[in-house]
Amino acid sequence: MRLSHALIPTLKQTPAEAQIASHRLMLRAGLVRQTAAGIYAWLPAGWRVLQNISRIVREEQDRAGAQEMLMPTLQTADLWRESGRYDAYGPEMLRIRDRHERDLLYGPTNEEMITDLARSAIQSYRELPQILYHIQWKFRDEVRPRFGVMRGREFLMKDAYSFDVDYEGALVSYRRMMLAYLRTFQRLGLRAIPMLADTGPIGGDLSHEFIVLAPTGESQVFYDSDFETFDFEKSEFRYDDPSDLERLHALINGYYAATSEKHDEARWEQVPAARRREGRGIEVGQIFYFGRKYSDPMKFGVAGPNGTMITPEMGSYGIGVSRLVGAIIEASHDEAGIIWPDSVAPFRAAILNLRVGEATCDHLAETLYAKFAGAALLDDRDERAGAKFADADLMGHPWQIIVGPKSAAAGRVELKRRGTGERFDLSLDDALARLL
RNA sequence: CGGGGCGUAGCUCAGCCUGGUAGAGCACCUGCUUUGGGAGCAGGGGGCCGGAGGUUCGAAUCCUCUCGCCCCGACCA
Repeated sequence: MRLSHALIPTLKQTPAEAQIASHRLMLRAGLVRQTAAGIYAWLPAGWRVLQNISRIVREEQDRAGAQEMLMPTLQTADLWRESGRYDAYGPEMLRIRDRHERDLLYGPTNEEMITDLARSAIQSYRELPQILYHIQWKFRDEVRPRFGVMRGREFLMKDAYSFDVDYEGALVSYRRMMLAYLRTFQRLGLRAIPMLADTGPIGGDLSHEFIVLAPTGESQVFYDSDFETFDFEKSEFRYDDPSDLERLHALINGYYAATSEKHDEARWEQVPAARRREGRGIEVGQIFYFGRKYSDPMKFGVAGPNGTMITPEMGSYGIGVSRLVGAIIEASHDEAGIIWPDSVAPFRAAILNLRVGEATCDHLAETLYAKFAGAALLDDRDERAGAKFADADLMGHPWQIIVGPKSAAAGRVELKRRGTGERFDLSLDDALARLL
């Protein structure tokens, strides 16, 4: 993308409404614009980030054996009356009436709909287990939206739902998602710690929430510092081995980690003092086992092996995809701007042509740009060097490739690593070899 | 939902108390100079002062109503 023709409206000054770092930086870096309270438009660079996160989430869900699908944003009220949640959910649910006076709602979550789909399509225990997911916009009419996309009313969520014939199976599904989540957050460059959680309005008795550590987080958290050392991406845990998954679950539950609501002072005291960590955190995902909470009232039964009906055991598993954008920035920024992890950055590199119009610089910058095939942002604006450096730092590209008149004459460029500030003076070929 | 605050140019804000030709900085456009950390000079464009009523000869300014947004608290992917 060429910055001279891209809609990436960076701001020098911070808009008055933004209080926390991620919100300020998302607006200043031109990722989003607010269109109403808690509702945001994703501009080109922000949309690329959202897609990168979605891609990683999708890859890990698929690896765990979940199947992607897509459910509608609008749902009929009747479905929710069946589960009893139409009245229970309260004013957070956006209720809509169509021209025929039928009650609809903009989905805040999809347990009812997926259960309805499952009961009409699944007839036999042989078709289980199933894990289905989609990445879809949700709406929850929060009383007080704030913190930009971290606490918006409309948000993008990955929600998965599992169906199993019995509790043992449901536990396996639950643990599969646990492993998928640990891997996903790690790939996103985050340290997300699973903590035992309340099950809330969704119900059930087995739940973990995944908390990213950040000073501006909404929850107070306590955890064992050993969580900081686990590497789940390279771990030997296998999805298709229930005993591996059981070991993982035991490992996670074996170390102390809790939000203030679930904090247990007695257990906390048993953690060696040197390993006790306290801080603030942002919830970026939660997994639930809730048994037959929906399959029962919605009469979802499948034929069992001996011909009698079985009511499937269910779980649901959410990741706040759009919230993650804010959470990642909260966890990774400095005075100058965002520091994107490589995996989610809107552009792998920014090519800063410091002297647009000068033949050697232009040629070098264009040559580099072509090699990246769309993965790089070319700053070809007629701006001074300082403005380009400032914007590149603000936007947080993992790498800056600086094409200046001095080095360009010698066919060399300067590479700057945003996260560390390291600089490398390299030939064009060496620079490309390093980044591609 | 309780409490507080703010709506004036794309952004940050002044002007309002004490009514009288709508402002500044940044951004934008033109030109010249400049060119490795948000340049300088000159010229220029851009506003139904959130909206509706009212008071007044006259309203950004005073009054009433309304809409929107933000912050603190109680609640949440």
